[in-house]
Amino acid sequence: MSSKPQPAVSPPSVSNFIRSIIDADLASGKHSGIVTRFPPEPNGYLHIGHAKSICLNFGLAQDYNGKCNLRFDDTNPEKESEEYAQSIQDDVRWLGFQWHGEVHWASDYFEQLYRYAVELIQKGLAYVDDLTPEQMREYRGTLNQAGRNSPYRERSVAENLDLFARMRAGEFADGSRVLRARIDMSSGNINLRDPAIYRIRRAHHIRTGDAWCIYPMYDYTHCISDALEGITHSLCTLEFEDHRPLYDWVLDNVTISCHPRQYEFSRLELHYTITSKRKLLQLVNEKHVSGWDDPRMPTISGMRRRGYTPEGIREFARRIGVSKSENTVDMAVLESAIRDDLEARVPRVMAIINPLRVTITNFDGAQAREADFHPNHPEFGKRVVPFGKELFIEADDFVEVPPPGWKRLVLGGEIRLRHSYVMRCDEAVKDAAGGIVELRCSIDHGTLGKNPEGRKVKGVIHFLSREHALPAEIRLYDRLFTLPEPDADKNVDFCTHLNPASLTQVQGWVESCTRDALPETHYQFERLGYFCTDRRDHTPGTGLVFNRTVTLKDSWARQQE
RNA sequence: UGGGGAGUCGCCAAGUGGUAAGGCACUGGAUUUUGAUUCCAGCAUUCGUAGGUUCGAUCCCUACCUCCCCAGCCA
Repeated sequence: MSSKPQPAVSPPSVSNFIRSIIDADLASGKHSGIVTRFPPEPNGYLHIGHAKSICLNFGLAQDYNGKCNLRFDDTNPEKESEEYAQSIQDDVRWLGFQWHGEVHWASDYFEQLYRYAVELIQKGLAYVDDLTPEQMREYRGTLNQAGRNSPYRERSVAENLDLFARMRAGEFADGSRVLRARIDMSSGNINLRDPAIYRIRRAHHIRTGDAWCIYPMYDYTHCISDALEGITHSLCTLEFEDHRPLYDWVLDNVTISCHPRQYEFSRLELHYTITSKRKLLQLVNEKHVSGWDDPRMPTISGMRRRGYTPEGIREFARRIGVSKSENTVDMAVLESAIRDDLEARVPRVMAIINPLRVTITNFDGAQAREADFHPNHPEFGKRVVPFGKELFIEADDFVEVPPPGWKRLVLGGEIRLRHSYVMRCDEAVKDAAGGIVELRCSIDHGTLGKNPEGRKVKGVIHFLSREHALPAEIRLYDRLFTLPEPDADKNVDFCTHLNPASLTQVQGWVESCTRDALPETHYQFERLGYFCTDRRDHTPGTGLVFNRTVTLKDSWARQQE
């Protein structure tokens, strides 16, 4: 009797943490359907952490037949740009999601937000404060000490109304006054110590231009935007838990018919990389990377150029789940999700990254043989493997002194050339410096496409017929190298999961990724591009998914002619 | 020593009164023209700690410990 655990038939796209809340809301009749939203600020490109939020919000909407809005939280014009807003839309779509209706902007609500602020003032729940930022900080108190009321806290409604109108009219200098919610300066929750909800800032806004010189703050804007859009479940990250009372305070004190509920989940951290817009921006600004979409970046666009697929990223999001505990997910989970996706849908091709020339001493002419390149997925069909007197093999597949357990080529040893003959290495030709420049080998003519009795060899390596190999350009630092181009018709490439469609992009990634001595910052960035999934040895340095480590080495230059 | 959260296998993560799902990683073994893939098997007598309630507790109670977040006119 086997009682093996069976995998879930259709794994939920989000954890039960959020689902149970929704199920209860639906069951109790609180909601008849759900509406979520993905609310980025257009102040940078989306990264893997956002992918988690996107998959959560859009995934939930899909699973419950609800809706998910895309809303830009564009309340801080100084940091925002059209480029960012555009890239975010592109990335969300690329990930495979479509928001409901038009794109929403918090700035679309500026007028309503202003009127709600007036309402708060009229209710005596907001006031204009003249304190300087430094004074406000002093009055706010500390974590252990209650704050003190601002001397301007008792201004009359009429005066506040007048002042706020004049703030909007541009009568006051930037930063000279703010509108504050009048809550509780002694609250243990510092967010409730009369938070600023409007500041004066003469900055050009990407949507409203110069129409406004006062801008609402996040805490005040977000809840109202959610309510205006009829959001049922407003999901955000853990650091906003303290803000929830403020979220509710605003909606409770303003005349609005909808009161969405905010739920928090932990943000994603990944080993070996960073998910901080601030730091990613620094990498871009200081030109440590070629841009936000540099394939070493953990951005959606960077991963796209790296050959990652939307399906793989979504699978990753599904695997890591959603909870409230701090977590740092191992990069292996991401790589595994990508690999699993690629394995079943990407045709296999052969490529030699770091070529070592091989001359077959007992073979002349040319020959080609059909082979099934993807045994587990016959749907990819067969391809022709050319063979010739001169070959290229991966330099790393030959060593003079084999380490324990070595299965590949060694002087006097035999290996199987994948889809071709069993080959023996008879001689290693060296240059003056002692470097190996060529291997002289012989093949066993009786082993093409078969394993005669007792002729099974342990190692298998890939190769290219030099005559048939096509060069492709690849840039490493400032040097140009050639790489056999993946071309299904020509049969000249190989690596387990190379997606030919993304090779151009992959080249961009390989561009400056090596492990040479680099400044600390570079080293860190290089780890961003950490993606070579050899099972035994995670070696940064290549941009493709190999089943065996292949690194880019300067020695390659020698191989160039 | 204010307020808000979190602690289940190396990393994620279900379960929440009835005797610890799953994934990643790892370890064996089988198949294999790449050491991949695929397939089989193994991998928490234990759920931060200490008490208590209970026939029975990861789940309830009490105390304690550890970690994270908050003092932007950022989001």
